Amino acid sequence: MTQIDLSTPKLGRKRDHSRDADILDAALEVLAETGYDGMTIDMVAARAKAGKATLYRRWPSKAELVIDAVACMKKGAYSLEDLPDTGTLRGDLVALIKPHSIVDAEKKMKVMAGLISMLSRQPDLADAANAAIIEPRASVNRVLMQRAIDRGEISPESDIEALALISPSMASYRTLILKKPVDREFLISLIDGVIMPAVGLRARAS
Amino acid sequence: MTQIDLSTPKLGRKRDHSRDADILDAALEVLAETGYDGMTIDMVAARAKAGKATLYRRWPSKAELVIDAVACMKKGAYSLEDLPDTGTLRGDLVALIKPHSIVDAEKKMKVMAGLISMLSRQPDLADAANAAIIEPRASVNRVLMQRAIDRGEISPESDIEALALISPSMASYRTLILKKPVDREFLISLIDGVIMPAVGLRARAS
DNA sequence: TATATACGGTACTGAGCAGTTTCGGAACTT
DNA sequence: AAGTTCCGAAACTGCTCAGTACCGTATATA
Repeated sequence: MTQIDLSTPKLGRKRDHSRDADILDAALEVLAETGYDGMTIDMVAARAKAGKATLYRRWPSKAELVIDAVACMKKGAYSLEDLPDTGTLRGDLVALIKPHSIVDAEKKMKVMAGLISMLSRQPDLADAANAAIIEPRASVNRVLMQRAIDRGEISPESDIEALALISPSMASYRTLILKKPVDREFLISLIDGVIMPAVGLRARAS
Repeated sequence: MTQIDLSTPKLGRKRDHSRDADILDAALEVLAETGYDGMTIDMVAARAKAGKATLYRRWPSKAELVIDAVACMKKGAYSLEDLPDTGTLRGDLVALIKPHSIVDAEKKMKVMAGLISMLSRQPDLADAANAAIIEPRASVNRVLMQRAIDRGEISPESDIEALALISPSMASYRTLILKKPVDREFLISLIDGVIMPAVGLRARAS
């Protein structure tokens, strides 16, 4: 998005943009492991098996590289089309809990942890992080709950906006601050102990 | 807690420990404004109108100073004795929302934001931060909900443990990631849109 | 083939900062 | 008063790191 591209590269060797993804992935890894301030350009270059100069040929600064890396995380999120549709809200919510999605969410949360300190200094990064990490999950919850309203399973008065944010925010709190794992058990207890009661359903309603 | 104090200071000028609080407060301010990595000892010393050497005479390192500063935040928290007792759960929860407590919580959250990146490197800091910032509020919620169960207002099956964490975690999510204010309106909507429905009460109850 | 550009690698520059030292003065003990 | 320790201020040391410059090599155009 914020790549360097100042005019007329006609002659000579062309930039190998297929490496961009490797570099951005390496940046995300280092970001998750050390945080923004602990992350160095040399670490990222080494991880991507690239030269430091190569990174600076493509991004003007460390900050821009990180912003691009975070924005790129957005890909691979849930597509709103192929969501589970089990017929019940609880069934849908539980169906979202898959080993793959747990690991993916954990990775994203570690990236988020590394970004927090930057968010107040770079407001656009806050937007990018929210759009890439939190919003996709909240959005899925909103859709599933709206479906439940449409089919008459839960009250249309339910505060979808607030309820959709519960699992992302509880998960981020648990990862960022408590440093405890967000596992299947925790997510189920959230569904049965908070979400289901809040929409007026009992847990056993499959 | 981790202060320097190696033996036998008998003669000469005595260390003025009344300044400790000023220095720790200054550290918290800088921490909230710039985050751990952006914070420098010189900033803290200047803010506290103290010499840098004075800080190093009292704490062995920047990390120890911060740990002490965070631990000191714990004071000033709610005492579990003088909690509101309005007779209804909603009344109690709403009574907790006072201008003072909002400002106080906001300040603490900004400190937390500055600490996040450190928490994985310093596990004891994670405990201190949780004990000083999150736990006091969660603890209050637990007590109020337990009272509601005891007086038969809500079901004893309510998942107090999870519900007590909702407002702290939603507030931290909102501050740390969304960068939106945690104001009275938001807290009320949390009570009426999530907590009350989840314990089986309607919002208008008191 | 000649020219131009990207590549990985390494060395360099300049700034910022944790932590130390030094100093003149102030405060306490005897 | 003499001796001791603390104080704030400022200079200093050593290291890390963002960003730049340069190298020999690889790959593209003409």
